[in-house]
Amino acid sequence: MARTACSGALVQQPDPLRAMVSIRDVSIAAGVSIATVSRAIGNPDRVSKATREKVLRVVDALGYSPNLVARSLRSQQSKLIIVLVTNIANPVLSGCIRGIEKVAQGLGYSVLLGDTQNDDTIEARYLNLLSARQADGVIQLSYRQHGKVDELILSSNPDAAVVNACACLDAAPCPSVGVDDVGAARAMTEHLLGLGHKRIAVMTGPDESPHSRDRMFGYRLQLRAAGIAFDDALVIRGEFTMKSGSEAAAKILELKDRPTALFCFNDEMAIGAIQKLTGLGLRVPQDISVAGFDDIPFSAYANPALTTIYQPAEEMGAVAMKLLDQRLCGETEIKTVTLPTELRVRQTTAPPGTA
Amino acid sequence: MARTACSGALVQQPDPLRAMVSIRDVSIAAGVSIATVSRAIGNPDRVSKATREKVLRVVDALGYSPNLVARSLRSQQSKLIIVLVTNIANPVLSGCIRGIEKVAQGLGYSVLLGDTQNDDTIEARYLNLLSARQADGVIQLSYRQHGKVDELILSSNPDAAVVNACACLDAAPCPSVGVDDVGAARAMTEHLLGLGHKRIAVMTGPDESPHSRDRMFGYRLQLRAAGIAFDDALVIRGEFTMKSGSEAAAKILELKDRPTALFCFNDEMAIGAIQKLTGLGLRVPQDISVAGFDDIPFSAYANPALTTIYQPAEEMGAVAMKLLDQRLCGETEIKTVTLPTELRVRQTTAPPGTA
DNA sequence: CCAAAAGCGGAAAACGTTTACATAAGAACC
DNA sequence: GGTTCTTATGTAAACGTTTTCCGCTTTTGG
Repeated sequence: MARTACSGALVQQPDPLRAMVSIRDVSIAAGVSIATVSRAIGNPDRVSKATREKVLRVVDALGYSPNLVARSLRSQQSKLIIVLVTNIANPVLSGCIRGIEKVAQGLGYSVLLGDTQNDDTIEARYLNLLSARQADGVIQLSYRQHGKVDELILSSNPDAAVVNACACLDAAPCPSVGVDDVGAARAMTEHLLGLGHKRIAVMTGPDESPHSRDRMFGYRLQLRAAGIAFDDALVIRGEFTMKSGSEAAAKILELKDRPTALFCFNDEMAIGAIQKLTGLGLRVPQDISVAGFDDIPFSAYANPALTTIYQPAEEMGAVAMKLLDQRLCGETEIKTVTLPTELRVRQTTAPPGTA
Repeated sequence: MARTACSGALVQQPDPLRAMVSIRDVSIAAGVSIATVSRAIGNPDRVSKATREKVLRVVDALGYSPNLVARSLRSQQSKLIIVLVTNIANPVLSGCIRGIEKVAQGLGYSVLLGDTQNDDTIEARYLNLLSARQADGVIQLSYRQHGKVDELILSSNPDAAVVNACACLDAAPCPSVGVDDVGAARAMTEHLLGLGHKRIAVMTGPDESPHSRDRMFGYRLQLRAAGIAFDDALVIRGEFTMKSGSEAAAKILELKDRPTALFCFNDEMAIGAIQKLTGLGLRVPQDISVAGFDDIPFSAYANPALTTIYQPAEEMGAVAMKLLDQRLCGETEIKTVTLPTELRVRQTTAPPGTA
């Protein structure tokens, strides 16, 4: 198991001079009781103006700041919330986090960010903080494997405060916020069809990913609406990474009747694919159109600039945090919020045969 | 100040059925004292085998997990460390974080990630967790404005456990880890000079950034070593973002004697610059070479692939965490670790006049 | 001017652990 | 067979808050 810190030796904290100044020190210095100090800080209107000012002056002079651990223990809430992420570097997720932080701040929470790297052990370690009361709630931002953690938490503790963001909407047994993957994929497919493409390949993510599944569903739905038969050969499997996008794109050239467009289920894969296709001598979009999903910041600066679907990542995080706060305040209704996406047409898509 | 959670109403946590099972419940169920339960869990060799097993069985049966808040309060350490980041989305920083997490896990710490967004208020809020004993230490990953926070913490509490990573090496009043920005910049400049470039423009970051300053220093040093005079007109100011890189690059064309190479002090700016230069009709690298710094994952997939300096981000984080742990265990020596960088020549640099 | 209410502040009981100290029972020693 | 050393456990005191009772003033209303 976890190695003991500092080379296995059990070292006692020296903690020299400067002991922490406690509420007791303040109370003595101010000549009032501990309770009064506590009230002066936390319930200002429960003490007289004179006392309050006297206490606050001493607080300032002594540089006192309340021990939050003790406060947590007593008041049974830590004002800490955990955000579980599979990958911090994912731009959609980091946008989401930013939204969470903003709202959290206003509500007086601090956020504990856990990068799980899709590792169950790490995940469990963070969840343990929840049941150990070191955190009040969890926002689950798992991009793939959604639902696993939620279930894990909820099965062991049905009262746990969990909110799911960036996840598919149906499976969540808890409040959640997300986008309409199906609709967005339809919009993109419609865009490509509208340009005149008939053979549109798709690059999916892992099969377990609900995003992958929903976007695929939207693609097929729109294809059908246009009266075009779905062709299984046009489905390429990726991993939501640039590397996998690059590798998978090579398969495009092996297809007998080469598709004129490629719809990648995220931007990273699209970028990888474009690199490979360009390297193989195809021009984008003249020889083949490529579209992405997410609109990560880089996509606008790619060469050529990527046509994609924008997701309101930051807002998603903000809503998630609000839902969690409501949950923490006793709200029991399980709300589901869906935010709108936006098709952003840039330079990687064009009518077929523009050469 | 911070709005009270849940629309200002002070709602009491309902916390219905299923009260948390405490150590007392376990002790009763196991027929031993609280102390024994505590020991069975924390100091297994202080109790007899029989009792230990009996206790652990009950722990399992009751699903008990120790309240970490109480433990923190008593033992004066939270096993939580805070990582302060100016921007989660920065690939170098997120790599660093990954390294931190890996080491932290092995040492039994959880990491609390704070995205400060360069906002002093947010920064202060996280630092408050430190002085409020809700966290044991801080790793400061500030990419720009380095040193500010360190000083802030240390001035109010000289004993605070702070480690600085990704920062310049000289200014830190605390243990730190980083790379040799000067040497790396020299290496890149040498590479460009070696290709035959005489007029090499640089795109810097903000003046306050120590990285910016050090890389500039390395550039000038190597220039002088090659007997080339430094030309102030070739210095373009950026903001370490793609947007600023794109905007600043336009100035290149306004220079009378156009430089044949552009050394950007990070990859994002290089990518922005390339987009702009290409858009303006210049070919990279035939008409102008462009180099970056950092080697973010995208750089290898850019079109053309970016020549840059690789930084061992993950290792940097790992070392930082180790330093912090040592500090937490009483080590007082202020160590400074410098990790090696690596020049990665790809497609955006070539001899001048290759056209 | 008196009863009731309101305002203010103190004492002390939690919150759930860890751990120093005490106790008791064997084991080991001469 | 007493003394001393271990070993195993229990008792109770922290850790630093918040908050529930109270009691003491002061105001208010009649």
